[in-house]
Amino acid sequence: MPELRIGEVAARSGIAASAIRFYESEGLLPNPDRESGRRVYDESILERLSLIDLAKRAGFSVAEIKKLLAGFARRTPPAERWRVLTEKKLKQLDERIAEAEQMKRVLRVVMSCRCPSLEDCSKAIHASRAAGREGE
Amino acid sequence: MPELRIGEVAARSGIAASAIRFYESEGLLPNPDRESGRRVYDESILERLSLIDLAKRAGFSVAEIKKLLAGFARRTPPAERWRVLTEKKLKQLDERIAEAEQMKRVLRVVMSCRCPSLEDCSKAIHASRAAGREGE
DNA sequence: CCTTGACTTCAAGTGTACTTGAAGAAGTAC
DNA sequence: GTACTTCTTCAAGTACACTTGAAGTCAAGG
Repeated sequence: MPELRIGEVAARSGIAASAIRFYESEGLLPNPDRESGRRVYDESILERLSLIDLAKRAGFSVAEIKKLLAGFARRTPPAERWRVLTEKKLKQLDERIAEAEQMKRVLRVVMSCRCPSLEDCSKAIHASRAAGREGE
Repeated sequence: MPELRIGEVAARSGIAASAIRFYESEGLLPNPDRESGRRVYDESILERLSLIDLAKRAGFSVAEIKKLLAGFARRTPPAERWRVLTEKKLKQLDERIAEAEQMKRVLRVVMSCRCPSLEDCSKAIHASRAAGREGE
């Protein structure tokens, strides 16, 4: 199994070396072996980094990801360890989607609007917000 | 027209006085009149603040909102002045929604997964990512 | 031997959007 | 006349996720 130094890991994963050191310092990554002081990784680091990246993009903070990975490390099924966190996050994602869609409505009104003044456009926007809340 | 002091504007708008001063310092709000040093606003400030709030929730940064409001101030129709910015933002919103939905898929896999190890779960996640890209 | 390049550590800096704290002034209440 | 509240300014602090800089180490190449 080929051993990688941090520069190569950074290049392959697209994650900056400084970020990799940071993740390590935060406990997201295990302490790697060293060769004359330098970090040496095997390729499994790439999967771990892509998992971290995925979790990040799922909206998890570094602190949360640490908890998630701690679950992995203990080899317990995620379902148990992650349930609360992932359910909360699923809700947040739904909220985020709903909010983004509301923003899209706002932007579409703004773009189609030929308002000569602030007041008119404000009114149009308020109307669109009301429309967005119709089904509540 | 009733004149409001910053505390009342804050109470009515739901935006902290410190945030209002901050927006002013950033050029999002005009310099208000003063009465013995204190800011005095008329009610139109409330509309302006709600517009700022709206733009914020549409994902615009303070710097961007400043540009948008500069357009308003010149009373040119938003459609022209905002086109580039809003179109870009619409794209970003679509990306954000797509990403959030991808993350939901990931989370659902993770939750239903009984992986004994990191590797298995990683595979399941990768499979779900591929599934998310089917139609591309 | 000396330079080069990739690495090391640790502290401090970055950007965003505010908030908080200190020290003081103005008008109101008793 | 002094206590209280609400305001004023300005500098510094907060949170997050890194990045950057300084100063030094290590192995390889010329």
